[in-house]
Amino acid sequence: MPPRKSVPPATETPQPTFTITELAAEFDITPRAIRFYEDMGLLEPGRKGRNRVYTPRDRTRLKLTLRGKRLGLALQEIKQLVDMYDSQASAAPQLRAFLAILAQHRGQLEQQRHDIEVTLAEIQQHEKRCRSLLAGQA
Amino acid sequence: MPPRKSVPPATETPQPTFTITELAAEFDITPRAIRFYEDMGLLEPGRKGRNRVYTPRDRTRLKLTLRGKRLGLALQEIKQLVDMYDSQASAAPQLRAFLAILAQHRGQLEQQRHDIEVTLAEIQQHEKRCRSLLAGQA
DNA sequence: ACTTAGACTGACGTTTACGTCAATTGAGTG
DNA sequence: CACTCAATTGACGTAAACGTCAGTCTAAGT
Repeated sequence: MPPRKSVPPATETPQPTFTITELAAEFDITPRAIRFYEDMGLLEPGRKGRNRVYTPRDRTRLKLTLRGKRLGLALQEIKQLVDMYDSQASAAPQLRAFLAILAQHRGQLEQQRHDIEVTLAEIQQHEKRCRSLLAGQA
Repeated sequence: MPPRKSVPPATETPQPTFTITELAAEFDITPRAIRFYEDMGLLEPGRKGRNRVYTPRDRTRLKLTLRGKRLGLALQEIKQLVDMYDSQASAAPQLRAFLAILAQHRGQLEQQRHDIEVTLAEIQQHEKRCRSLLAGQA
């Protein structure tokens, strides 16, 4: 066999794990919230005895969840998206369903992006006005 | 008198008014929601007898409210913004307070805009994958 | 062995943003 | 004037997303 070290058996990359308090600290949320997301089906941590053990995959799903929240999505909607993200579906009806959901979210996000542009423009107008008024008082 | 109809005395531009059901229909929400926004201090319609009468200003505030909602803002936050929009404050402390609020919202919106860009990019990746999988089955 | 200190499990409380229902009421209409 | 019909006003109900106990458990020090 040629000296190939670069690709280890691949069957055992030692995945790092996280505790609930670690993740809570990292993302500045409470353990309660994380457990709630689990109840909603967004996370499925393993168990070491009684305690939860989170994989990098869980961590990613949590990150995606929080991003979805910042966008104002409901946890159910977030679950739709996140579930698709790591699904390996290949059946045509499934794929079409995915495309429908994706299109729906894309439409919503594009609407939001537009709303944001408009609002940011308005905010900058107001900031300008406030600053010139302040300057006039000096 | 010369035949000038286009510019009436300007002191009395007959503001159009709206009923609650008209606005509800226009923005596809319920009258209940509109009354709720009033309770939250977002609208202050006049009254014709018992019934509410909405001015164009109310209509604008309602539109801004709904835009805020699409961005995931709470009604309280929306009120902060909308109140500034038609406030004519000129005192320095007020203006500084406005600037602080504006900066806070701007930061939040810029974060959201970034989240949206990233999410849209991901969605397009998934759409691409789904479509190529579907094409491979034909 | 005793005591903490965390994590866990219900279970109930809370806030936001309305929905829903019942009882009035005022404004038109035949 | 009786009747309808839409708008109003409480008042209570609800779903989402956690917060906040209270009581348990358990692995870790001392």
